[in-house]
Amino acid sequence: MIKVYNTLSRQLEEFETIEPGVVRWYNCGPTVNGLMHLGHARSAVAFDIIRRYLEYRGYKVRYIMNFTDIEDRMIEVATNEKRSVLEVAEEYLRGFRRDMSALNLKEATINPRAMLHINQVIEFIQKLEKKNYAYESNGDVYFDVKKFEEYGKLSNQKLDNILQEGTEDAKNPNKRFAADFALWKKKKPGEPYWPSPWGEGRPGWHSECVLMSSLYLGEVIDIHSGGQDLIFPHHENEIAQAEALNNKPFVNYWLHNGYINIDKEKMSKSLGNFTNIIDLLKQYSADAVRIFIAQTHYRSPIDFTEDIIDQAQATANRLFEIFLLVKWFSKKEDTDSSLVEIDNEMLKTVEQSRTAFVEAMNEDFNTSNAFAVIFNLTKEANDYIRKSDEINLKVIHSIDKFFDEIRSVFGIFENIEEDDSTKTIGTLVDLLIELRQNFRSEKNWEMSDKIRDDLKKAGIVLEDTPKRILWKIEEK
RNA sequence: GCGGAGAUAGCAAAGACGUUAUGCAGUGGUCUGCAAAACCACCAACCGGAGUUCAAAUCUCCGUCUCCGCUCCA
Repeated sequence: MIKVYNTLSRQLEEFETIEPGVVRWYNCGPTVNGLMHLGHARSAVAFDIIRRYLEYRGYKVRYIMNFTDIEDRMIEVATNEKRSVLEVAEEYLRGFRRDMSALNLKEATINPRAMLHINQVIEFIQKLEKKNYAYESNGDVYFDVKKFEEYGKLSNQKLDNILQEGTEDAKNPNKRFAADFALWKKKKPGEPYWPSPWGEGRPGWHSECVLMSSLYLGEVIDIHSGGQDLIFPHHENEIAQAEALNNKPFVNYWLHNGYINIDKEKMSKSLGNFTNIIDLLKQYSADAVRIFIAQTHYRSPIDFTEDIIDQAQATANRLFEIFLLVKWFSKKEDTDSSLVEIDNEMLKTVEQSRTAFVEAMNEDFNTSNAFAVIFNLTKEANDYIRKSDEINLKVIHSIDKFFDEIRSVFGIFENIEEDDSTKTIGTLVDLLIELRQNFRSEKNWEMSDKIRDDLKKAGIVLEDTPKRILWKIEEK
């Protein structure tokens, strides 16, 4: 049984979907007003892993992630760069798609865009208006939070405490009450606009998320996720809109990921301390970035330092080596030997590891513990390959299968299957190893060392283990 | 002010009354012609104070500190 932490109840709950075996999931995607940064990546990777795990456990996941392509900051960017909002949106949307793919994030089932749903947003607001939850005021339309008694339940705020005077928006004279939020905004000069019953304007507080969620997944969904900073007001406002209209719970499980901090400070555009993914990937592999993110539980904050990402890269390399080694042996021809004790023990270890892995992930997706399981298994596997008298293909296939599962859940090293060039190299290296072994048996250290040194110069590292010689292509 | 999360070894990070977390680093060892790797062992920890309990990193209370949200940041 999978347990998830629900922001709404602030506790762990058993995960049960509306329709057995199917997960309806809406993830609040980015506003495309800039390049994808590490913060986006953390959220995206964290939920990507959760999604992959649910799929691993047999769920069919319908995963909707929107792109918000009309919003204040986008207008600002467009104005500054003397371009249209659409042009800005197109550029950064392409950037996001490129970076998401570089990070090996699984494609969403659908990526709806706000701008393509304006008419439905208008209809949606009209329905709220008809039910008396929204009011028009001087060309703007606001949600009347006092009408929605449960307002504040997600962020655990009392209405009295929300929006104290002082902020810009609280003073907005068009509002009846300071905490009311805009559903539709009257256009300002130079802004993009759409015609509406309330005059020309544009959508306000993410009605499109509610609308698109209902449109593509139904009125009640299993999971709605996003960064912790979206809890209030973004998701609070979504609940208000959806539940006011439909009179039933909008979302069964609210999942929120923790931030990435840089030097103990939140990474954000306003502080200017963000790292773009495209830049980070010039120095570190996508696998390292994913491991860096997965080594911390998704709800905990991560303090980003060069040291930590370096460590993640080292971990990635280490894991890759054992994964590759096992994959390499799994391609060998079966010698059909019988299982001896060390083989049976190894098989047992793999089974135990899988159980422990599932247990860890079932507990609110405890990826840290899952990694502990993986590290323990890699030790055993390393030992097995180096120390067993004969490597049994049954055992290797068992390890390889579990490693495949791990790779697919974490989305790392998925293209580990060797291409033909590696196979050719392998044949050559095996030949050289044999040659070197001859020199070694003659105690011709000069020649045997020369072969090893020359291979190293060519990027191939030999490793003499008690039972056999292993080789690998050195990471650049 | 209101609300949330947290403080665990040199660093990172799980755990939540009793039993080795784990990774990196450090120390010693096994293997080896040498090298590298791998493995084994060791090392070292629960912010401070009080309480509850046979037993407290874990529960309660009181401090101290950190981070975050509070109207368009993932």
